[in-house]
Amino acid sequence: MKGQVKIPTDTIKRLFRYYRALLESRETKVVSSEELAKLTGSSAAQIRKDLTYFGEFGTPGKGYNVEELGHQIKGILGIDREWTVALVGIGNLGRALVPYQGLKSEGFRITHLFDSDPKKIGMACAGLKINDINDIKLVLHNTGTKIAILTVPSDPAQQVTNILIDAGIQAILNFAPSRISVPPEIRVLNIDITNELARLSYYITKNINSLAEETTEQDQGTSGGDYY
Amino acid sequence: MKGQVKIPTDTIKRLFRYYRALLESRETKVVSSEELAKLTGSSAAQIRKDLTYFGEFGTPGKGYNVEELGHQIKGILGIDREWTVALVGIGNLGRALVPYQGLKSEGFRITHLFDSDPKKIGMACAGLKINDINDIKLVLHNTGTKIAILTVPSDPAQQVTNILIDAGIQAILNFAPSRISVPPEIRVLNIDITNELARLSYYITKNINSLAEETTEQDQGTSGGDYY
DNA sequence: AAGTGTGAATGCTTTCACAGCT
DNA sequence: AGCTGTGAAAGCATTCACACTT
Repeated sequence: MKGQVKIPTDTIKRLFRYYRALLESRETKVVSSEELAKLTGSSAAQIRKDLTYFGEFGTPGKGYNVEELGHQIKGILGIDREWTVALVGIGNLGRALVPYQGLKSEGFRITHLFDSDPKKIGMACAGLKINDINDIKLVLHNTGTKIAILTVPSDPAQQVTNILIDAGIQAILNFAPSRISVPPEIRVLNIDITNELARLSYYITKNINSLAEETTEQDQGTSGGDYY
Repeated sequence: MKGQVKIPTDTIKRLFRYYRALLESRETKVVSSEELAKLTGSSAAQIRKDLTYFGEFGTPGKGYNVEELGHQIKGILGIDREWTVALVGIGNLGRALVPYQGLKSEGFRITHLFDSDPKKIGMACAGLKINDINDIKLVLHNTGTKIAILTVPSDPAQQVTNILIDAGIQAILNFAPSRISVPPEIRVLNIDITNELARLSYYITKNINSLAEETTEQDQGTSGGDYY
């Protein structure tokens, strides 16, 4: 049926941006690809192409029904349901994510906390009990939790990953600045803050150097978190 | 001199990963592109190609000198110096980043905190005073701070961005889940946690659907944070 | 008229494969 | 013999431009 043509990774990244723009456009009934382009920073052609990977959602001469397209994208991304999320590693960053509203509002609810530090295990964070990482299989049993956010230090990241996979986790959002290896059916996306700062450093540095030579064009590329 | 050929965005993203792998390989003197490939998940050809955008760092028949290549990449990325970083928006996430060691160890030092909440202004966070965002021009004056991390909510993100630019900030790492528009000489990278979770949701959902049809291949693409 | 859907063309990026250096 | 550096080829993604629909 659908899955014949290969869908570009970047299309998926943009889909959620389109969705956000649609939420902002809810006071109007219909949007054109041109209008969506302005709101999202993509091109109109890009948006139409991206959408046709999944179906025909527009009306020629009119545009896209805001409500309907939003509904469709939710379905495509699988965010038309609530996902429970396990958060592993209750350090500074982990604690900051627990109460993060941006996740809840799109249906990602952090429901289980894990750590390996005996001092933390048993304590509560934002109303949730911190469990022993070694009990994860037991705790997640029958909860249907498939997504984990990994906010542990680099060193134990791989070992913890193995435990997660054993517990049935299928997708990991990894904040640790190290590669974790997983079997091919497990999805990993990495958020590497230091890497992003290094890229900013590069671009600033390059600008300084190139100003001395000539005016180098700024590239306005788009890309996103990485699979390993 | 250098800036003739267009350098792929993804090359820059990988550069920092190579650098990390080199740090891990410091007990050995020389690495081949093949070995680096294994450590970073890229291909050997990719690594060689990426590096030749910037020079010839290897010795045919031998490989790359670990120490030397690490030094070169630091220079390319501009991380052979210390960057001072302004952190704007001292909420949960902001507070979590202040003490983050991963930044400090690569030379990114958060030196100035800003918020707009009168209750927070004047207080301290991890030993740093929280300043009024409206004083930013004054506070950053002559500090040479060019990078800002933006951890404010969506609504004020654009307005705060304008203030940052006025204060001379040249690069922004934006955690707010909204597009911020900036003049072309300003660099923005976005980290959008909810978007990443949505992508994980998509891949899990797709796997479930495609298992019913046929075994769809897993794509192992690589990409990273986005410019808008 | 206005705006979608889409093959074809263009433009990038990655991979291949091998000449050439050590 | 081993491994880099690199043109050429292959593989992807984006943009164009227009037929077609409302």
